[in-house]
Amino acid sequence: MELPPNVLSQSCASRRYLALVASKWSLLVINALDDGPARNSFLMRKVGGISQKILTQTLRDLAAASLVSREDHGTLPPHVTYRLTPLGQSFRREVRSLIAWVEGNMPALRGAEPDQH
Amino acid sequence: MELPPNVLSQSCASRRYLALVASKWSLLVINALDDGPARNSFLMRKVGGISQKILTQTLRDLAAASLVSREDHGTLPPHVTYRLTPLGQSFRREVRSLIAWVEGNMPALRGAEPDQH
DNA sequence: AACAGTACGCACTTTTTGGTGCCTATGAAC
DNA sequence: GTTCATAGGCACCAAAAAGTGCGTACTGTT
Repeated sequence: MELPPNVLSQSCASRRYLALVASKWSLLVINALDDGPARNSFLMRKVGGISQKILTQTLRDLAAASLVSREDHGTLPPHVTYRLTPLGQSFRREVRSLIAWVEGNMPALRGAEPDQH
Repeated sequence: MELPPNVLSQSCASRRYLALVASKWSLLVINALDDGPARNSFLMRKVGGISQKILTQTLRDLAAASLVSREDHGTLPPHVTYRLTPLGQSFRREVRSLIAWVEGNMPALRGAEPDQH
């Protein structure tokens, strides 16, 4: 008896994955990993405004969801690279599409500034 | 001299729109508006776990970005309906695709539970 | 020998987000 | 005539997310 996943249901696990996967920073990090494996410091420079802490946390969460893989070369000074897994590459297509939509619809979205709460 | 929008740049306005549009609640509300115009109380029931306050706020933000339109019939007791604008319907396609991806990849995402911070 | 770069972990503070209860004004049902 | 439903607004509080600064252990550069 398998219920189909349904994000509108509070108890469905898909809800948590959606939140993880569609968070602001996750989207940006996945987008930044487009061009292949990257190191922490490179991603820091590429994703404007992200902090070290958030970057690490985001990468860790994405790795836990099998969207990125972490390779620690075990050297000192540390050398660690991150790359999209095949699952991550599949998701990247969604991300690209979403971001392209936003970037492409800027004129339509503009004009009504989002409220500051 | 128009720079193309680039979400990876901290100062680009597209960043703010991405955050608005890809927030957890926005995605769910847009998804819930799939079937046409809906009233507040209907959306409350449909989107499991959303509070009155967040629903109102989300709808207000989406309306400010021209993704949904708010129609107040001005009667008492109040009767207000929300519907996707054409822009919102265009975006809904992205949302559907994203949600379908998450729901369809649950097995792959499962297994590594996202960390609780 | 002093210093920057590397990829974090940890503790602390600030900011943002979300939850709760109470209020409105009216008509309709009981 | 009391109660309910309607679509919120508003104030207050709790919880979650994010920012900041410090430390680490070593290497290569100056």
